Amino acid sequence: MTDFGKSKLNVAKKESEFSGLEPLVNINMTDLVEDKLRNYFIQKKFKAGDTIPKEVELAASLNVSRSIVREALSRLKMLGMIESRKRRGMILTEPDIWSGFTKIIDSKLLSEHSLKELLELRLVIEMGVSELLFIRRNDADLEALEKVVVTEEKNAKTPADHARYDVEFHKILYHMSGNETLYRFQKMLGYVFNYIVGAMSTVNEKDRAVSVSHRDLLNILKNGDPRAFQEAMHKHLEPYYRFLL
Amino acid sequence: MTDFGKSKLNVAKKESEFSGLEPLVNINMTDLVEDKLRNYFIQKKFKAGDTIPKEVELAASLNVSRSIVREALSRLKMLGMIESRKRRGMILTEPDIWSGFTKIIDSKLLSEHSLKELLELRLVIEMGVSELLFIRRNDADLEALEKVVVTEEKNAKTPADHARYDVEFHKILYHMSGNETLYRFQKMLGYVFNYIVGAMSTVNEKDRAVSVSHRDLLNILKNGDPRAFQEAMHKHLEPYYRFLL
DNA sequence: TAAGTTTATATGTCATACATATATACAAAT
DNA sequence: ATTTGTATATATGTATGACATATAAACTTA
Repeated sequence: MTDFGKSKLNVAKKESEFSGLEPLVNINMTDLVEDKLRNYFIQKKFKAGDTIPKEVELAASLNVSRSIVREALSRLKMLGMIESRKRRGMILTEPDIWSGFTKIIDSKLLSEHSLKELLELRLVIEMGVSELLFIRRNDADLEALEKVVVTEEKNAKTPADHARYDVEFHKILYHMSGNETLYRFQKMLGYVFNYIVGAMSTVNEKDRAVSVSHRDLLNILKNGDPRAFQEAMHKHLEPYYRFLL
Repeated sequence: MTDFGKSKLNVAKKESEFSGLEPLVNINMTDLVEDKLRNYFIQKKFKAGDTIPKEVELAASLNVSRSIVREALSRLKMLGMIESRKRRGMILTEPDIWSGFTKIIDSKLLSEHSLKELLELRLVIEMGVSELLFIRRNDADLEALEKVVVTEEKNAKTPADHARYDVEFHKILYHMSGNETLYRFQKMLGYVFNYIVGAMSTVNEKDRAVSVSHRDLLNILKNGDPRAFQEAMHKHLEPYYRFLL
């Protein structure tokens, strides 16, 4: 059975380690204060728009310097949980769900293993979105898809061309799902996708052949049902499944 | 067509706004430096384990005070992109993909709309994971599922009981997918799930009736195929779909 | 070779001062 | 009476200097 017990990775750890003897985490004030602040906001049932105490008050309450408080607040500002205006003070705001995620993906610090897991996640979503697509399909998006398919059939020649139209096609799919969170997720994973496509280009042509075209998918989307679409999508994505497994 | 163009929300904006006259973003040094640092690491092709210049050097290069650099670095430390040791300096580390995400979910600052989108995302994943499950199913996990099902059939009486076993069942499913990223994602969305369950408890009993049991799902997982599983899972999740749409 | 000691150094924390923007109040002008 | 200009108080933004603290590295001792 795969063990997912501890997920906190300690990169700087020594090679040889004694089981049950984890190194002490290097604790610092900023981490503590960040935690305390977040818990404080939750406990006080603050919601977006509420003002929070000013820096000097927080520092006094927590008995730390203003620098520490500012470092902790700065983190929450990055997550979009806080906005601050001079003289006015600070207010809580609805955070941007993917803010940190984007930066992490873009950092190019993720291991190959993590990237593969993200690609799997993308495949999972591509298969699972079918239900929403049939619930929310509409003429405007179907026409946009039609346009992409026609253009691709007419103009695409090189594999790179097809890759570009593929991105475009799937982008519209996510849009059709009517879920902005999903839509942005797909957009972000573009980098992961490109990485994999790059890795796959070493695989020979035959293994990359796609048995189900965008035209096929579109037809099912117009006249079929969720299960048929998933069956087709699975075949459409088969090269990626084969690459991963 | 749904417009997802701009997603940067400005909570504190005035009611009446003139089109084409967006308020100036309140720029500050910390944001700039955070950006510069991230781009610097990318441009230099640094990877996990590499050491980065020390604080005073960065401050000198960027021509800002050490405070600013420290605030920016503190943010990257929160994302897990950087670890620092006294005297040794700082090194880049592989960030924790979901670090920021967890804090945002826990903050309870998300709007109802965002929570609904996250629940949709969860439904999408629950449907899409089917493929991976049939690829990675194994005796250990199947037995664990069996155990949950048997225990539920024997002991569960109240709706709250069933909810608990439901969480347990789906948790094992995600584990069986063999994808840690997915597994943690499910775990995190527990809060969103609870929120929805709470909201649903106002719906009358009949609408919450489930036509496909965990026993049914398990049987298909043992003897069926991905498409059959999805069909069953869709029915299993029908109360949630009905709640959302 | 191993254990103890010293030293240099980079991060962690604190205190203080000043810059900057702006909400508020008030005065002047139309 | 409503707008426009001016002054002031205030909370955040930035800079600087000082010291605490842990620890890698060098050195000494046993």
